[in-house]
Amino acid sequence: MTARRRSPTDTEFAILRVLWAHGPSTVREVAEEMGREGAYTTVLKLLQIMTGKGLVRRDESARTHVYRAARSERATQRQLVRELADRAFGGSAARLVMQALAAKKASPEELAAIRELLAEREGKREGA
Amino acid sequence: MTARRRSPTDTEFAILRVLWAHGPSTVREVAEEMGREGAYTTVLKLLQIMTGKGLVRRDESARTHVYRAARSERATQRQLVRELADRAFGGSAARLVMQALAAKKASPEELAAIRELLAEREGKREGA
DNA sequence: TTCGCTTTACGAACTGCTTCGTAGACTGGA
DNA sequence: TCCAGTCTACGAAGCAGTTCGTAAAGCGAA
Repeated sequence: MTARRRSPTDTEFAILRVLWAHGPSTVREVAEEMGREGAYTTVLKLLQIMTGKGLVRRDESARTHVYRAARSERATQRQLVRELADRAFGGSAARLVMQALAAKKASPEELAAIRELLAEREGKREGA
Repeated sequence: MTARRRSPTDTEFAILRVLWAHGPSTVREVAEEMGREGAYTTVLKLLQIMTGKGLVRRDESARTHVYRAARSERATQRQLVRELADRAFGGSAARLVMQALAAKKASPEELAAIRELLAEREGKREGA
């Protein structure tokens, strides 16, 4: 019964972004941060479902529950990248990287950072 | 009325992969290639819906229709990369690239290819 | 023509996601 | 205590994606 890991949906992801940026939050805080104060119960329902899915954890010690993301932003990003690589690039992260470089412009600083990371990787691999 | 471009679903993507790999194909060919010969009408239905969405084009000149992908694999890959960058990396392809390099191993050849592309990019930017 | 096979077309059923209305519980203040 | 406000919980409704049963049309062989 390998409960297969589905990526968070768009809405779920929007909530996760709030939690990552603001840390543990109440339903009201999340709703306000999303600019959806009118949809309080919708956000609540989402958070309840996400709790069931293990996407967020809930602190119920106070009457007003406090939610936090179950996985770090970085870990989630990596999962998404891996999924995209598998789905659209035959599992090759390198091909994904090349398309990414072609698809969006990066600043010189960013390019330099990438190059540095790359050099580090190659160094490790072919380490004297 | 900016009909917003939703990414193809998983199943749609599986069909597109067949069409990209094999070129224009009939329903039967697609179904066989997917190893789902038993689900002929399902594949047919998917292709019909995808035709409606503009994901594939249909040649109806013969009784047995022939389908082909409406967009190239490359263009689709770029769209997906852009979406992921926007959704999970604040629009920064560079950050996506760095996570990709961290998330999956690349062969030395691939790393070299990336480095080459990178050098070319930087060269263009700071062209002597 | 008639039969059997293939193909397209259509619609019903099921699932998962999202939204929202409403009910019930708790809290603090008058 | 009683009331107003806040919170959680639950369920129904709507929609999109997926699967499949079945009907209808075309084609070729006997």
